Amino acid sequence: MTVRIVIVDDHALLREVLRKMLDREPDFEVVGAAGSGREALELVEAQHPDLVVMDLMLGDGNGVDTTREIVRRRRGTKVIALSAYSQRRLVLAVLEAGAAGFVRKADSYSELREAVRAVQAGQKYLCAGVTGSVVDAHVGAPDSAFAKLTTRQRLVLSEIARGRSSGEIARELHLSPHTVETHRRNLMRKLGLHSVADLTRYAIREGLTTAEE
Amino acid sequence: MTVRIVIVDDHALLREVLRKMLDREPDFEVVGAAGSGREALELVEAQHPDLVVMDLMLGDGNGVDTTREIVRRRRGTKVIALSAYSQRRLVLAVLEAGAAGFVRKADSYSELREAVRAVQAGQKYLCAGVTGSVVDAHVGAPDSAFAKLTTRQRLVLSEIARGRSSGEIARELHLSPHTVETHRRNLMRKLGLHSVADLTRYAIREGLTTAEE
DNA sequence: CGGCGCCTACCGGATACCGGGTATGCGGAA
DNA sequence: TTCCGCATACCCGGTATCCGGTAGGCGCCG
Repeated sequence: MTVRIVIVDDHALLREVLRKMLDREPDFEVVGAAGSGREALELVEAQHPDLVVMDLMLGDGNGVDTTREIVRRRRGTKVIALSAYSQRRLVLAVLEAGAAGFVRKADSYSELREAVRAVQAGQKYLCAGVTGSVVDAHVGAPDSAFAKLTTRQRLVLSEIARGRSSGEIARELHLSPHTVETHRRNLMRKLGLHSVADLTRYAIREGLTTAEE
Repeated sequence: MTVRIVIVDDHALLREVLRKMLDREPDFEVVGAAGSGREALELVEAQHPDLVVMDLMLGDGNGVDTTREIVRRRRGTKVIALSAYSQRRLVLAVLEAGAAGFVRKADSYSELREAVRAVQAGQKYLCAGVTGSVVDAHVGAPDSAFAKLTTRQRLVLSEIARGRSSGEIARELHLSPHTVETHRRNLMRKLGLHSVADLTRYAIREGLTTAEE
């Protein structure tokens, strides 16, 4: 029985060459390829693949949310994350979103192939480079500081990182500057950060804002 | 006559699948693949390829310097940059380093194939998405603000973006805090920026620092 | 019902930042 | 020799930040 596969990656080059390689396996059949999360969802609805190979850095958003949505809509479709990045947060996020496997773009083609087969057989699959992150999470490593911030704190943080002063943020949110200062103080205390530069870099790391203009 | 090709990319997956695809072209022969700039240099010395397909974001440094070195050592070896990123600065940098072509990972496999053939025929090749950047540079678009900063200004900027105060920077550099403040003021004026958050994001964009801890 | 966390708002003091200016010495180029 | 840019250093005033604290209202959970 062949495995019906969908490939999702924003790089056309990789989609093409990967599709051709996977199609050559006797037990694989690539039924489609998508370059964005939205396209991926449409393709999965149309083709009902057994498995999706999902890049996580998609142009229209991260593949984590797309993974969650695919898994929610179709219990029979499994997702393997395929990513150039393997930070702990990202790995955990996509696994928690329901992915059944994680392979890095730094890994070999044969590892991806093995992952496809393992996941199709009902196993979970992690490449060697990310297993540690998952174990750490399981044994109780501290939660992401990000999850610790309240809604207002995250909002204030993202505004600070964009270059706004407490006074400007207060005006935008129709609050007192004192209130913004308290949120600021509290979030800095939680995160152990001490300057606007620290906050800005943290917000960029956590995806609350970007370095772009 | 076949074109002898070396592939340089830090992602093993892409190296493998791309190698197999290029090898199937009747006029191409992939004589090696490398995952780092250092490996690439060694491979080029050993194999004397006609052409190198060079990723720009390599683990041991950017491919721009490797490109420059390859072109310097072997006039007969041409380089095509293959990158996930196509910011104007990067494109110009690698062309100025001596690359004869630029293709994005977002482009199709056929475009890469066409680029290989064109460059081998002695032409320069730019994918459609980056031609504009090159033209802009040629007709005198404003220099990068980055190039406008003096050595001291860049250093002060990177320290600010890492979270240090003017006082701390002064101590590190054995300068007066007044001096640091003047550098700061001058560079902010040049760049049209008005806050530490602005400076931090700018420094990250320009590669003076990263968002990592 | 009580406790807790979040959101809101306030106070004070010290430090840092922002933006304006000035000045001198040095080295390189015209 | 002169001019210019860079690096260095200083001054001033106003605003923002950082860090400490306090307090009340609201909603949720046990």
